[in-house]
Amino acid sequence: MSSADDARVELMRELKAASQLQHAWIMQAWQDDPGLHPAAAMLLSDLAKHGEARPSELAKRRFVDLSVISRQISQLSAAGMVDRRPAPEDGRASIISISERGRAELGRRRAGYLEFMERALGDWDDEKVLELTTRLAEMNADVRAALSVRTCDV
Amino acid sequence: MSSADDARVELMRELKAASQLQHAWIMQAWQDDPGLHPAAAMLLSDLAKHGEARPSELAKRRFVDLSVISRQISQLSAAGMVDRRPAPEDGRASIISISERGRAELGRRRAGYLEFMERALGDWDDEKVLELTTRLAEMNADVRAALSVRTCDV
DNA sequence: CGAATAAAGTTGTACTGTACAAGTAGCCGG
DNA sequence: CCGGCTACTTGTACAGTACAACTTTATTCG
Repeated sequence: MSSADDARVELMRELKAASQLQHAWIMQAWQDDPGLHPAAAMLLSDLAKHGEARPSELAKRRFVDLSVISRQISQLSAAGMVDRRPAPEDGRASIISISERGRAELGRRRAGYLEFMERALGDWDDEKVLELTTRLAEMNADVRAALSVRTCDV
Repeated sequence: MSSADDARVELMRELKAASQLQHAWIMQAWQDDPGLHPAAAMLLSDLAKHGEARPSELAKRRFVDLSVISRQISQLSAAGMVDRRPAPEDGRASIISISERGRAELGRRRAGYLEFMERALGDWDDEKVLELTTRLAEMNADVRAALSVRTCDV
């Protein structure tokens, strides 16, 4: 195996580690402040960033099964974090949007997240954060493309 | 929220996306070629990289509960991928090492992984891969440090 | 030395996050 | 207005993980 290959194996390893770590601190934060499951909170964050949408659109946006979105919406709706209104022109669907309460909750959680990041990455300048984020986004886009190709033609 | 904060929220989002994507293609690859659970394969990879160790050491290395390692070892052992020998000086523990068969299997899986990476990140030069890997590793180290602090003193 | 305590590992249980499959309700083309 | 398609919901399964109870072996201390 070439050293270039090694680098790619290392990349996978670090990605795995990053997932685990993220999971660990999300879970820890959640136990300190329960009331909304982490994955549902991510959906809320998506709604805040990209705006209202129908469940099936949300599923595509987040790259998960529609059933996952359906349950997350149930939970968020029960907690009053999102509003659902019937989709005009389609009685099967509804349109989901973040509620005021959801926005407030999201702000609160985000503050907790940023506080942790401040502690963890305190000495990273904004440049560095941005660079890593950009590279990751790029990688995600490329991986997504490769996965789609695979499901379609192989 | 400042734009610097935005960057950090974005980072979290991309990390989450990366985990999901990684999970998606690992699962896909696993269904094409079953026989060893992905997490167990990661343990095998760890054993290949860092060498033999006791279960409790492996748990620390991989930042997971000992019970997780215990079950993964059971599986790997049943599949003949690892050897366990009693730890000298401690009858409670055993020492786990990768077997020849495990090494072969790992090579096979790694080849599959690299093939996928080639397709997904084909136009990334080694520099770019290395840079992302390094940054991620750095972040992981910092996050780990922050998590430890938290569990100890907060 | 022997009893109490600690540590290493195993096994039982629970829970998140996810996917797939089956079911239900609304839409649409003939 | 009926057969098939689509959007969603609900049931079920499984990976991956953590925590807690238990077993066996070490260690420490009276």
